Amino acid sequence: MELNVGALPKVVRNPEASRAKILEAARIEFVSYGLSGGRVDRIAAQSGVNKNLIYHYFGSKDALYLEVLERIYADLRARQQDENLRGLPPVEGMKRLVSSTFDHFVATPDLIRLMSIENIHYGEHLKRSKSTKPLYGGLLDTIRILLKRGQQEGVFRANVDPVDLYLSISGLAYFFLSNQHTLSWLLDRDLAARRRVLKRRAHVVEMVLAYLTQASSFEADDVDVE
Amino acid sequence: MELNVGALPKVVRNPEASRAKILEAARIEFVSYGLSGGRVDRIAAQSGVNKNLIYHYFGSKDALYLEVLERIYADLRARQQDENLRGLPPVEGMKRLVSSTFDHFVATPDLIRLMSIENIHYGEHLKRSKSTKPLYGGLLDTIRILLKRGQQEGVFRANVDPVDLYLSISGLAYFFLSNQHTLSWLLDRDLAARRRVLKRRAHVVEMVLAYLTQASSFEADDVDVE
DNA sequence: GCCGTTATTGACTAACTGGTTAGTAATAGG
DNA sequence: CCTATTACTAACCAGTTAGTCAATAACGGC
Repeated sequence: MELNVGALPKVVRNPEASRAKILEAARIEFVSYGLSGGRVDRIAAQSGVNKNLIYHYFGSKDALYLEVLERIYADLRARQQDENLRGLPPVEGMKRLVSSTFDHFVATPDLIRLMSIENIHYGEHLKRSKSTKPLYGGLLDTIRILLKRGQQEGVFRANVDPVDLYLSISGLAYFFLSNQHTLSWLLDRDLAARRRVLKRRAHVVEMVLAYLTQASSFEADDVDVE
Repeated sequence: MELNVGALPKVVRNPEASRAKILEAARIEFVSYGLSGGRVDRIAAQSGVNKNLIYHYFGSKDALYLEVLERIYADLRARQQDENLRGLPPVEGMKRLVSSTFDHFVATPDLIRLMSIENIHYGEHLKRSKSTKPLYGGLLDTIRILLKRGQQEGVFRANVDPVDLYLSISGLAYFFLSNQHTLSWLLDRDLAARRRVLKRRAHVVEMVLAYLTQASSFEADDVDVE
Protein backbone atom coordinates (compact mmCIF):
# COMPACT_ATOMS: atom_id res chain seq x y z
CA MET A 1 0.00 0.00 0.00
CA GLU A 2 2.11 2.86 -1.30
CA LEU A 3 1.17 6.05 0.36
CA ASN A 4 2.48 9.44 -0.60
CA VAL A 5 3.01 8.60 -4.28
CA GLY A 6 4.66 11.40 -6.20
CA ALA A 7 3.29 13.73 -3.59
CA LEU A 8 4.44 16.25 -1.05
CA PRO A 9 7.29 14.82 0.99
CA LYS A 10 6.02 13.40 4.21
CA VAL A 11 7.06 15.55 7.12
CA VAL A 12 9.05 13.46 9.53
CA ARG A 13 8.22 14.29 13.12
CA ASN A 14 10.89 13.91 15.70
CA PRO A 15 10.36 16.19 18.66
CA GLU A 16 13.40 15.13 20.66
CA ALA A 17 15.73 15.53 17.71
CA SER A 18 14.26 18.92 16.85
CA ARG A 19 14.61 20.11 20.41
CA ALA A 20 18.20 18.88 20.50
CA LYS A 21 19.07 20.50 17.18
CA ILE A 22 17.65 23.81 18.38
CA LEU A 23 19.60 23.64 21.63
CA GLU A 24 22.82 22.79 19.86
CA ALA A 25 22.44 25.64 17.38
CA ALA A 26 21.47 27.99 20.20
CA ARG A 27 24.54 27.05 22.21
CA ILE A 28 26.81 27.83 19.29
CA GLU A 29 24.95 31.04 18.53
CA PHE A 30 24.99 32.46 22.06
CA VAL A 31 28.57 31.38 22.68
CA SER A 32 29.65 33.08 19.46
CA TYR A 33 27.67 36.31 19.65
CA GLY A 34 26.45 36.68 23.22
CA LEU A 35 22.83 37.04 24.30
CA SER A 36 22.09 40.45 22.78
CA GLY A 37 24.13 39.59 19.70
CA GLY A 38 22.55 36.17 19.21
CA ARG A 39 19.82 35.99 16.57
CA VAL A 40 16.81 33.71 16.75
CA ASP A 41 16.51 33.65 12.97
CA ARG A 42 20.07 32.39 12.71
CA ILE A 43 19.40 29.67 15.27
CA ALA A 44 16.37 28.57 13.26
CA ALA A 45 18.31 28.55 9.99
CA GLN A 46 21.25 26.72 11.52
CA SER A 47 19.17 24.03 13.18
CA GLY A 48 17.06 23.59 10.06
CA VAL A 49 13.72 24.01 11.80
CA ASN A 50 11.10 26.66 11.45
CA LYS A 51 11.58 29.62 13.73
CA ASN A 52 8.21 29.18 15.31
CA LEU A 53 9.18 25.76 16.55
CA ILE A 54 11.70 27.48 18.78
CA TYR A 55 8.90 29.51 20.34
CA HIS A 56 6.76 26.40 20.55
CA TYR A 57 9.37 24.62 22.65
CA PHE A 58 11.08 27.41 24.53
CA GLY A 59 8.73 30.36 24.58
CA SER A 60 11.23 33.16 24.17
CA LYS A 61 14.81 33.98 23.29
CA ASP A 62 15.62 34.54 26.95
CA ALA A 63 14.17 31.21 28.01
CA LEU A 64 16.14 29.44 25.29
CA TYR A 65 19.30 31.14 26.47
CA LEU A 66 18.60 30.11 30.04
CA GLU A 67 18.21 26.49 28.99
CA VAL A 68 21.56 26.61 27.21
CA LEU A 69 23.11 28.19 30.28
CA GLU A 70 21.67 25.62 32.67
CA ARG A 71 22.97 22.76 30.57
CA ILE A 72 26.47 24.18 30.46
CA TYR A 73 26.55 24.64 34.23
CA ALA A 74 25.16 21.17 34.82
CA ASP A 75 27.89 19.76 32.58
CA LEU A 76 30.49 21.63 34.58
CA ARG A 77 29.56 19.93 37.80
CA ALA A 78 28.93 16.57 36.17
CA ARG A 79 32.40 16.42 34.68
CA GLN A 80 34.10 17.70 37.78
CA GLN A 81 35.04 14.34 39.27
CA ASP A 82 36.47 15.70 42.48
CA GLU A 83 35.01 13.23 44.96
CA ASN A 84 37.68 10.65 44.16
CA LEU A 85 40.38 13.14 45.12
CA ARG A 86 39.21 13.30 48.72
CA GLY A 87 41.05 10.18 49.74
CA LEU A 88 44.42 11.14 48.24
CA PRO A 89 47.33 12.54 50.23
CA PRO A 90 46.52 16.26 50.64
CA VAL A 91 49.36 17.64 48.54
CA GLU A 92 48.75 15.18 45.74
CA GLY A 93 44.97 15.64 45.93
CA MET A 94 45.27 19.41 45.78
CA LYS A 95 47.69 19.26 42.87
CA ARG A 96 45.22 17.18 40.98
CA LEU A 97 42.29 19.40 41.93
CA VAL A 98 44.07 22.48 40.60
CA SER A 99 45.29 20.87 37.41
CA SER A 100 41.98 19.20 36.62
CA THR A 101 40.11 22.45 37.17
CA PHE A 102 42.59 24.09 34.83
CA ASP A 103 42.26 21.33 32.24
CA HIS A 104 38.52 21.49 32.37
CA PHE A 105 38.50 25.22 31.72
CA VAL A 106 40.88 24.78 28.81
CA ALA A 107 38.78 21.98 27.37
CA THR A 108 35.46 23.84 27.47
CA PRO A 109 35.84 27.37 26.13
CA ASP A 110 32.06 27.53 25.72
CA LEU A 111 31.69 27.47 29.47
CA ILE A 112 34.12 30.35 29.93
CA ARG A 113 32.36 32.46 27.34
CA LEU A 114 28.88 31.79 28.70
CA MET A 115 30.03 32.63 32.21
CA SER A 116 31.36 35.95 30.93
CA ILE A 117 28.24 36.62 28.92
CA GLU A 118 26.00 35.87 31.86
CA ASN A 119 27.97 38.22 34.08
CA ILE A 120 27.73 40.97 31.48
CA HIS A 121 24.00 40.58 32.06
CA TYR A 122 24.50 40.79 35.83
CA GLY A 123 23.71 37.11 36.30
CA GLU A 124 20.02 37.86 35.97
CA HIS A 125 19.16 34.69 34.08
CA LEU A 126 21.07 32.28 36.27
CA LYS A 127 19.43 33.79 39.34
CA ARG A 128 16.06 32.88 37.90
CA SER A 129 17.18 29.29 37.35
CA LYS A 130 15.82 26.63 39.67
CA SER A 131 18.09 23.77 38.73
CA THR A 132 21.59 25.12 38.98
CA LYS A 133 22.10 26.28 42.51
CA PRO A 134 22.15 23.04 44.49
CA LEU A 135 25.01 21.67 42.40
CA TYR A 136 27.82 23.63 43.94
CA GLY A 137 28.38 22.34 47.42
CA GLY A 138 30.46 19.37 46.31
CA LEU A 139 33.59 21.02 45.03
CA LEU A 140 33.81 23.27 48.07
CA ASP A 141 33.47 20.21 50.27
CA THR A 142 36.35 18.50 48.52
CA ILE A 143 38.48 21.59 49.09
CA ARG A 144 37.50 21.64 52.77
CA ILE A 145 38.34 17.97 53.26
CA LEU A 146 41.73 18.15 51.60
CA LEU A 147 42.50 21.37 53.41
CA LYS A 148 41.65 19.97 56.81
CA ARG A 149 43.63 16.77 56.30
CA GLY A 150 46.61 18.72 55.05
CA GLN A 151 46.49 20.96 58.06
CA GLN A 152 46.25 18.01 60.45
CA GLU A 153 49.25 16.44 58.80
CA GLY A 154 51.07 19.74 59.12
CA VAL A 155 51.76 20.17 55.40
CA PHE A 156 49.24 22.98 54.76
CA ARG A 157 49.12 26.34 56.46
CA ALA A 158 46.32 27.29 58.85
CA ASN A 159 43.56 29.82 58.32
CA VAL A 160 42.79 29.20 54.68
CA ASP A 161 39.31 30.21 53.60
CA PRO A 162 38.01 27.49 51.24
CA VAL A 163 36.00 30.04 49.27
CA ASP A 164 39.05 32.22 48.70
CA LEU A 165 41.03 29.18 47.69
CA TYR A 166 38.33 28.15 45.24
CA LEU A 167 38.23 31.67 43.78
CA SER A 168 41.99 31.67 43.40
CA ILE A 169 42.22 28.29 41.73
CA SER A 170 39.48 29.25 39.29
CA GLY A 171 40.69 32.80 38.77
CA LEU A 172 44.25 31.79 37.95
CA ALA A 173 42.96 29.65 35.12
CA TYR A 174 39.94 31.71 34.09
CA PHE A 175 41.46 35.13 33.47
CA PHE A 176 44.08 34.18 30.96
CA LEU A 177 41.51 32.11 29.07
CA SER A 178 38.55 34.49 29.17
CA ASN A 179 40.71 37.47 28.23
CA GLN A 180 43.15 35.72 25.95
CA HIS A 181 42.21 37.78 22.91
CA THR A 182 42.97 41.16 24.44
CA LEU A 183 45.89 39.84 26.47
CA SER A 184 47.57 38.15 23.52
CA TRP A 185 47.43 41.45 21.71
CA LEU A 186 48.53 43.62 24.61
CA LEU A 187 51.35 41.33 25.73
CA ASP A 188 52.47 40.39 22.25
CA ARG A 189 52.29 36.69 22.96
CA ASP A 190 49.98 33.99 21.70
CA LEU A 191 48.41 32.82 24.94
CA ALA A 192 46.47 30.10 23.15
CA ALA A 193 49.66 28.37 22.02
CA ARG A 194 49.99 24.87 23.40
CA ARG A 195 53.36 25.53 25.03
CA ARG A 196 52.02 28.62 26.75
CA VAL A 197 49.01 26.78 28.12
CA LEU A 198 51.14 23.97 29.54
CA LYS A 199 53.54 26.45 31.06
CA ARG A 200 50.67 28.33 32.63
CA ARG A 201 49.23 25.12 34.00
CA ALA A 202 52.46 24.32 35.80
CA HIS A 203 52.70 27.87 37.11
CA VAL A 204 49.17 27.82 38.50
CA VAL A 205 49.66 24.50 40.29
CA GLU A 206 52.95 25.76 41.65
CA MET A 207 51.48 28.98 42.96
CA VAL A 208 48.56 27.38 44.77
CA LEU A 209 50.72 24.69 46.32
CA ALA A 210 53.38 27.20 47.35
CA TYR A 211 50.73 29.21 49.12
CA LEU A 212 49.27 26.18 50.89
CA THR A 213 52.53 24.60 51.95
CA GLN A 214 54.26 27.73 53.21
CA ALA A 215 53.74 28.57 56.87
CA SER A 216 51.78 31.82 56.87
CA SER A 217 54.68 34.15 57.53
CA PHE A 218 53.44 37.30 55.93
CA GLU A 219 50.83 38.98 58.03
CA ALA A 220 48.48 41.09 56.00
CA ASP A 221 49.37 43.90 58.37
CA ASP A 222 51.11 46.87 56.89
CA VAL A 223 49.52 46.89 53.48
CA ASP A 224 47.12 49.74 53.98
CA VAL A 225 43.83 50.25 52.23
CA GLU A 226 44.03 53.31 50.06
CA MET B 1 22.33 95.64 18.60
CA GLU B 2 19.95 92.97 19.88
CA LEU B 3 19.85 89.99 17.64
CA ASN B 4 17.50 87.09 17.98
CA VAL B 5 14.64 89.14 19.41
CA GLY B 6 11.67 87.09 20.49
CA ALA B 7 12.82 84.51 18.03
CA LEU B 8 13.93 80.93 17.86
CA PRO B 9 16.35 80.16 20.68
CA LYS B 10 19.86 80.56 19.46
CA VAL B 11 21.53 77.17 19.18
CA VAL B 12 24.55 77.12 21.43
CA ARG B 13 27.49 75.46 19.73
CA ASN B 14 30.02 73.69 21.88
CA PRO B 15 31.77 70.92 20.00
CA GLU B 16 34.05 69.77 22.80
CA ALA B 17 31.22 69.58 25.31
CA SER B 18 29.00 67.71 22.85
CA ARG B 19 31.73 65.25 22.05
CA ALA B 20 32.39 64.72 25.74
CA LYS B 21 28.70 64.24 26.55
CA ILE B 22 28.40 61.66 23.79
CA LEU B 23 31.46 59.76 25.00
CA GLU B 24 30.24 59.78 28.58
CA ALA B 25 26.80 58.52 27.62
CA ALA B 26 28.37 55.93 25.34
CA ARG B 27 30.62 54.66 28.11
CA ILE B 28 27.68 54.16 30.42
CA GLU B 29 25.60 52.57 27.67
CA PHE B 30 28.24 50.07 26.51
CA VAL B 31 29.31 49.21 30.04
CA SER B 32 25.70 48.57 30.99
CA TYR B 33 24.49 46.67 27.94
CA GLY B 34 27.55 45.54 26.03
CA LEU B 35 28.34 46.36 22.41
CA SER B 36 25.52 44.42 20.74
CA GLY B 37 23.11 45.42 23.49
CA GLY B 38 24.05 49.10 23.43
CA ARG B 39 21.72 51.37 21.46
CA VAL B 40 22.79 54.44 19.55
CA ASP B 41 19.38 56.04 20.00
CA ARG B 42 19.70 55.69 23.74
CA ILE B 43 23.15 57.26 23.71
CA ALA B 44 21.75 60.18 21.74
CA ALA B 45 18.82 60.60 24.10
CA GLN B 46 20.98 60.32 27.18
CA SER B 47 23.59 62.79 26.01
CA GLY B 48 20.92 65.22 24.84
CA VAL B 49 22.28 65.61 21.33
CA ASN B 50 20.86 64.66 18.00
CA LYS B 51 21.67 61.16 16.89
CA ASN B 52 23.34 62.30 13.71
CA LEU B 53 25.85 64.29 15.71
CA ILE B 54 27.18 60.96 16.93
CA TYR B 55 27.75 59.89 13.35
CA HIS B 56 29.17 63.31 12.55
CA TYR B 57 31.85 62.90 15.21
CA PHE B 58 32.42 59.16 15.34
CA GLY B 59 31.22 57.68 12.08
CA SER B 60 29.69 54.48 13.36
CA LYS B 61 28.58 52.64 16.46
CA ASP B 62 31.67 50.46 16.32
CA ALA B 63 34.02 53.42 16.04
CA LEU B 64 32.32 55.08 19.00
CA TYR B 65 32.70 51.90 21.01
CA LEU B 66 36.37 51.70 20.09
CA GLU B 67 36.93 55.25 21.29
CA VAL B 68 35.31 54.41 24.64
CA LEU B 69 37.47 51.30 24.86
CA GLU B 70 40.69 53.14 24.07
CA ARG B 71 40.01 55.74 26.72
CA ILE B 72 39.38 53.12 29.38
CA TYR B 73 42.59 51.28 28.55
CA ALA B 74 44.57 54.53 28.48
CA ASP B 75 43.19 55.38 31.92
CA LEU B 76 44.28 51.98 33.18
CA ARG B 77 47.89 52.58 32.32
CA ALA B 78 47.82 56.23 33.30
CA ARG B 79 46.60 55.48 36.81
CA GLN B 80 48.92 52.55 37.25
CA GLN B 81 51.73 54.41 38.98
CA ASP B 82 54.07 51.47 39.19
CA GLU B 83 57.33 53.19 38.29
CA ASN B 84 57.76 54.53 41.83
CA LEU B 85 57.61 50.98 43.17
CA ARG B 86 60.77 49.98 41.36
CA GLY B 87 63.08 51.41 43.99
CA LEU B 88 61.39 49.78 46.99
CA PRO B 89 62.67 46.65 48.72
CA PRO B 90 61.46 43.77 46.53
CA VAL B 91 59.04 42.21 49.01
CA GLU B 92 57.53 45.54 49.91
CA GLY B 93 57.42 46.67 46.27
CA MET B 94 55.70 43.49 45.17
CA LYS B 95 53.18 43.68 47.99
CA ARG B 96 52.27 47.16 46.90
CA LEU B 97 52.13 46.18 43.24
CA VAL B 98 49.69 43.38 43.95
CA SER B 99 47.49 45.39 46.29
CA SER B 100 47.39 48.46 44.07
CA THR B 101 46.48 46.34 41.06
CA PHE B 102 43.73 44.81 43.14
CA ASP B 103 42.53 48.20 44.38
CA HIS B 104 42.49 49.59 40.90
CA PHE B 105 40.32 46.76 39.62
CA VAL B 106 37.94 47.21 42.52
CA ALA B 107 37.74 50.95 41.94
CA THR B 108 36.97 50.76 38.22
CA PRO B 109 34.29 48.19 37.51
CA ASP B 110 33.77 49.79 34.10
CA LEU B 111 37.18 48.59 33.06
CA ILE B 112 36.44 45.03 34.10
CA ARG B 113 33.17 44.98 32.21
CA LEU B 114 34.61 46.49 29.04
CA MET B 115 37.47 43.99 29.11
CA SER B 116 34.94 41.17 29.32
CA ILE B 117 32.79 42.69 26.61
CA GLU B 118 35.74 43.16 24.30
CA ASN B 119 36.80 39.55 24.79
CA ILE B 120 33.30 38.34 24.02
CA HIS B 121 33.91 40.01 20.67
CA TYR B 122 37.25 38.22 20.34
CA GLY B 123 39.21 41.42 20.89
CA GLU B 124 38.51 42.48 17.33
CA HIS B 125 38.12 46.16 18.10
CA LEU B 126 41.16 46.54 20.33
CA LYS B 127 43.27 44.83 17.69
CA ARG B 128 42.28 47.54 15.26
CA SER B 129 43.32 50.23 17.71
CA LYS B 130 46.51 52.12 17.02
CA SER B 131 46.86 53.90 20.33
CA THR B 132 46.60 51.22 22.96
CA LYS B 133 49.35 48.75 22.30
CA PRO B 134 52.49 50.69 23.20
CA LEU B 135 51.23 51.38 26.69
CA TYR B 136 51.86 47.98 28.16
CA GLY B 137 55.59 47.54 28.43
CA GLY B 138 55.87 49.53 31.65
CA LEU B 139 54.08 47.32 34.11
CA LEU B 140 55.88 44.24 32.89
CA ASP B 141 59.17 46.09 33.29
CA THR B 142 58.35 46.96 36.89
CA ILE B 143 57.65 43.31 37.55
CA ARG B 144 60.92 42.30 35.92
CA ILE B 145 62.92 44.80 37.94
CA LEU B 146 61.41 43.84 41.30
CA LEU B 147 61.73 40.18 40.44
CA LYS B 148 65.40 40.45 39.52
CA ARG B 149 66.32 42.45 42.60
CA GLY B 150 64.44 40.05 44.82
CA GLN B 151 66.24 37.11 43.29
CA GLN B 152 69.62 38.78 43.69
CA GLU B 153 68.85 39.44 47.35
CA GLY B 154 67.80 35.82 47.70
CA VAL B 155 64.25 36.55 48.88
CA PHE B 156 62.45 35.53 45.67
CA ARG B 157 62.57 32.17 43.97
CA ALA B 158 64.28 31.68 40.62
CA ASN B 159 62.66 30.92 37.27
CA VAL B 160 59.60 33.12 37.53
CA ASP B 161 58.13 34.15 34.21
CA PRO B 162 57.09 37.83 34.50
CA VAL B 163 54.18 37.30 32.13
CA ASP B 164 52.82 34.42 34.19
CA LEU B 165 53.23 36.47 37.32
CA TYR B 166 51.37 39.37 35.73
CA LEU B 167 48.57 37.05 34.62
CA SER B 168 48.31 35.61 38.10
CA ILE B 169 48.22 38.94 39.89
CA SER B 170 45.53 40.19 37.54
CA GLY B 171 43.60 36.94 37.42
CA LEU B 172 43.37 36.58 41.18
CA ALA B 173 41.66 39.97 41.35
CA TYR B 174 39.79 39.91 38.06
CA PHE B 175 37.82 36.69 38.28
CA PHE B 176 36.01 37.30 41.51
CA LEU B 177 35.09 40.79 40.31
CA SER B 178 34.12 40.02 36.71
CA ASN B 179 32.06 37.00 37.74
CA GLN B 180 30.77 38.28 41.04
CA HIS B 181 27.14 38.12 40.01
CA THR B 182 27.11 34.43 39.16
CA LEU B 183 29.59 33.53 41.90
CA SER B 184 27.65 35.33 44.63
CA TRP B 185 24.62 33.34 43.63
CA LEU B 186 26.34 29.98 43.25
CA LEU B 187 28.41 30.26 46.43
CA ASP B 188 25.67 31.87 48.49
CA ARG B 189 27.88 34.74 49.55
CA ASP B 190 27.83 38.42 48.72
CA LEU B 191 31.23 38.83 47.11
CA ALA B 192 30.70 42.56 46.69
CA ALA B 193 30.48 43.08 50.45
CA ARG B 194 33.22 45.32 51.80
CA ARG B 195 34.50 42.74 54.30
CA ARG B 196 34.71 40.12 51.58
CA VAL B 197 36.65 42.39 49.28
CA LEU B 198 39.18 43.30 51.98
CA LYS B 199 39.58 39.67 52.93
CA ARG B 200 40.15 38.73 49.33
CA ARG B 201 42.70 41.49 48.94
CA ALA B 202 44.76 40.13 51.82
CA HIS B 203 44.45 36.60 50.46
CA VAL B 204 45.65 37.60 47.00
CA VAL B 205 48.68 39.47 48.35
CA GLU B 206 49.48 36.55 50.59
CA MET B 207 49.27 34.01 47.80
CA VAL B 208 51.51 35.89 45.39
CA LEU B 209 54.09 36.62 48.06
CA ALA B 210 54.05 33.05 49.33
CA TYR B 211 54.74 31.85 45.82
CA LEU B 212 57.57 34.31 45.28
CA THR B 213 59.29 33.84 48.62
CA GLN B 214 59.16 30.07 48.76
CA ALA B 215 62.12 28.23 47.24
CA SER B 216 60.70 26.37 44.25
CA SER B 217 60.42 22.98 45.90
CA PHE B 218 57.61 21.48 43.90
CA GLU B 219 58.72 20.41 40.49
CA ALA B 220 55.95 20.36 37.94
CA ASP B 221 56.89 16.78 37.24
CA ASP B 222 54.35 14.14 37.98
CA VAL B 223 51.21 16.11 37.24
CA ASP B 224 50.41 14.61 33.91
CA VAL B 225 48.49 16.24 31.08
CA GLU B 226 45.25 14.44 30.56
C1' DG C 1 -11.17 4.53 11.46
C1' DC C 2 -11.86 8.55 14.34
C1' DC C 3 -10.24 12.40 17.12
C1' DG C 4 -7.76 15.23 20.24
C1' DT C 5 -3.09 16.47 20.71
C1' DT C 6 1.11 18.18 19.10
C1' DA C 7 4.98 18.80 15.84
C1' DT C 8 5.74 21.68 12.13
C1' DT C 9 5.32 25.24 8.73
C1' DG C 10 5.06 29.73 5.93
C1' DA C 11 3.47 34.17 5.96
C1' DC C 12 3.09 38.13 8.57
C1' DT C 13 3.78 42.31 11.75
C1' DA C 14 4.90 45.95 14.81
C1' DA C 15 8.59 47.82 16.80
C1' DC C 16 13.23 48.78 16.47
C1' DT C 17 17.96 49.81 14.62
C1' DG C 18 21.96 51.62 12.52
C1' DG C 19 22.64 54.82 9.39
C1' DT C 20 21.33 58.66 5.83
C1' DT C 21 19.45 62.86 3.60
C1' DA C 22 18.83 67.33 3.33
C1' DG C 23 18.90 71.32 5.30
C1' DT C 24 19.82 75.41 8.90
C1' DA C 25 22.63 78.41 11.27
C1' DA C 26 26.72 79.53 14.11
C1' DT C 27 31.45 80.48 13.54
C1' DA C 28 36.22 81.36 11.91
C1' DG C 29 39.26 83.31 8.40
C1' DG C 30 40.18 86.67 5.21
C1' DC D 1 31.19 91.90 5.30
C1' DC D 2 31.59 87.67 2.66
C1' DT D 3 32.36 82.82 2.35
C1' DA D 4 33.68 78.14 3.40
C1' DT D 5 33.49 75.23 7.05
C1' DT D 6 31.51 73.04 10.76
C1' DA D 7 28.10 72.15 14.57
C1' DC D 8 23.73 70.73 14.78
C1' DT D 9 18.76 69.20 13.80
C1' DA D 10 14.40 66.87 12.13
C1' DA D 11 12.61 63.58 9.42
C1' DC D 12 13.21 59.63 7.17
C1' DC D 13 14.65 54.84 5.36
C1' DA D 14 15.65 50.18 4.38
C1' DG D 15 16.64 46.23 6.65
C1' DT D 16 16.27 43.57 10.81
C1' DT D 17 14.24 41.50 14.98
C1' DA D 18 11.59 39.04 18.32
C1' DG D 19 7.50 37.30 18.38
C1' DT D 20 2.48 35.85 16.36
C1' DC D 21 -1.32 33.79 13.47
C1' DA D 22 -3.52 30.52 11.15
C1' DA D 23 -3.27 26.36 9.01
C1' DT D 24 -1.68 21.52 8.03
C1' DA D 25 -0.67 16.97 9.00
C1' DA D 26 1.61 13.32 11.72
C1' DC D 27 0.83 10.75 15.74
C1' DG D 28 -1.17 8.19 19.79
C1' DG D 29 -5.18 6.49 22.23
C1' DC D 30 -9.51 4.55 21.80
